[in-house]
Amino acid sequence: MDTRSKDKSFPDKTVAPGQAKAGADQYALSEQIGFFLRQANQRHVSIFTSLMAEKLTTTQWAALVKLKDLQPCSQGSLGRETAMDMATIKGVVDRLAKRGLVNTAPDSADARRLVLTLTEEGAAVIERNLSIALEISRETLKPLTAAERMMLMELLQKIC
Amino acid sequence: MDTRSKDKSFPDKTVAPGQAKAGADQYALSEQIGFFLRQANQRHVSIFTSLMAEKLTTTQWAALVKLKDLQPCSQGSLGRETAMDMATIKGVVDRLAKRGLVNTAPDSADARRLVLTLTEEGAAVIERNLSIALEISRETLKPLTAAERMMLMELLQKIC
DNA sequence: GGACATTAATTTGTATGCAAATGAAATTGG
DNA sequence: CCAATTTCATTTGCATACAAATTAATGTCC
Repeated sequence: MDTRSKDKSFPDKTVAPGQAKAGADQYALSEQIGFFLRQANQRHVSIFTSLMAEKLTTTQWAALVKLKDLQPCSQGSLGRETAMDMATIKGVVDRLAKRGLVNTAPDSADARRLVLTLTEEGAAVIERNLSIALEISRETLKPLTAAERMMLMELLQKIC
Repeated sequence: MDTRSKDKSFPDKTVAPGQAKAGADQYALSEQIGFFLRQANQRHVSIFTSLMAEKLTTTQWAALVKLKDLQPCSQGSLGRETAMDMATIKGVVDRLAKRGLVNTAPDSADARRLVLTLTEEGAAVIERNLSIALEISRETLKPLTAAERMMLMELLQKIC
């Protein structure tokens, strides 16, 4: 019985083993970590979008939830805590502010800083959607056993 | 010995266990799978950008490599194979075509279809950067042992 | 063959995500 | 105290990513 059924079979053009240069034989897109990461993230965002009732994106939700813990805090530190650069967090905060979920005000002690706080409605939005957010995480990890879920989280943390 | 050392400790406001509604105590952003996935993907893209010499993005590279296997193929099927929707793959292909890496032509058998092929330069770009692409995957997985790498790939595949 | 549904591609609009350049304010070193 | 540096925020430009609407061509069913 051939135990190599999952091997890539023999390449069309044989390459001398010692001097084999990186050939297409050795690179399958669907075996690369980057391709998996992009797809897994896409699936999660898709689940998030379909389950989150109010028109919130993953990053908007992240910013809201983190702001609840950190407030009052500057735009920059909220960005760092939510893994968004300054340009990205600015756009997210602007849209949340326009919807009345976040308050922005200049810092009286440091005129460069923009101080952010949750509005009442912002806090209410978090409260209303917390159980949905938990459901989204559960649904994303549904294909895995409890042990696998823990393992995946640990492995992802190591490569972050 | 307390085996619950990783528990979230006692919440500030005690909630009756039976009727506990989803509270902020139970939801830490930095414990959610979506946050990890977004960050891990960001780190990979960052590694890709810094190591890939020619001005190629992760999705452009994915489209090129997959097209080499599939060519000639329609824009839609290339999109499906690289996990990009029609709007996204169109933008990617347009930019690759403008750079002369991909050829586009209407399908003589089905006038709706756009048939894609690699140009000579497109094939050369793949050849020139294959070893870098492998290096990028290695670098992304560097914090993990060989066993952990395999495990991570399997777990990600399960949730894709 | 012709109404109807389906498929492929395009277009528009919104939202990340990041690099790079700019401006303004605070900090630091001499 | 002043020049150089650093920090915080903004702006611009480019590139995914996806929903929704549109157009054109193909397929299907009666």
